[in-house]
Amino acid sequence: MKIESAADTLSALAHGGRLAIFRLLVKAGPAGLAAGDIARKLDTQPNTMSAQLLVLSNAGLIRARRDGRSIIYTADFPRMTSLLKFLTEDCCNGRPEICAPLSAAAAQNCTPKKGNCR
Amino acid sequence: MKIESAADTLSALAHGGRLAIFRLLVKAGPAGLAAGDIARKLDTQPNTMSAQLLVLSNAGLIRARRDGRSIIYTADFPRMTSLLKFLTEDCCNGRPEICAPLSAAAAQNCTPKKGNCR
DNA sequence: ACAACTATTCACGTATTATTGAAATATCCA
DNA sequence: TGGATATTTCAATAATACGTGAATAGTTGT
Repeated sequence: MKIESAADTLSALAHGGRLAIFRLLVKAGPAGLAAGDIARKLDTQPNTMSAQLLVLSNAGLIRARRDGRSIIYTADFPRMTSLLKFLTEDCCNGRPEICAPLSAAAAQNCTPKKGNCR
Repeated sequence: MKIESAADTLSALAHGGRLAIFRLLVKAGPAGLAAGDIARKLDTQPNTMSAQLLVLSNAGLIRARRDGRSIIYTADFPRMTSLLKFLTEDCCNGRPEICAPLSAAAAQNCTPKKGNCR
């Protein structure tokens, strides 16, 4: 990932409301959530929500698909992975202090050993 | 880390120039770099640089100390670690697909096994 | 004290972003 | 077709962010 692309992606997440949306969609997984559901859960007006979803969508962090009258949004996992890789590689290239503890935490959270990853 | 704090920190990094500054400081390590050196390396005017450094500083991502007439900036590693932890824990709580590959990459980059981390 | 150097602060114009009411589009069902 | 539902688009406003010239503050050496 290029630095300007990373900055754009970070911009999309640099907003409390949008970060909350993204978090919700990550938890929802591939099934995703309808725009209206997200708006209700986060207590946001439909048009405001639509604008926020557009920003995340333009950044490539989420994807949209129509299902009947609803539009279902899902988190784009590879995009998030590549952002995190950019940030961690950035760090590790210079100093390991930043991502060494992260690596440990990630390993603990993400390895399928203990079954804490669905 | 709280979500609003994470959004603020992401805001500071959501800017090509500031992301470049932070990257430079990470690579510089604890020795840090003087404001003027950063400005020259990134071809930015001193007052613009000062404003960008202030944003990063307010976000807690960098620290300043005076050394003679220069002001030396250093990356705040723990702050970056906690941001990355927020992002990855966020992801892992729901789905491991995002940070599983990250975890592997981080482990490869950061473990002192191969000596590729100074 | 003075001049040179380093960096910040201030004030200002411009540009971008965020939110909202109102209107428009798309879908479903009767 | 017509009405209800779900979401987006448009237009306008308010708020925030960005970069810059000019002025200011701290430090060093003479």
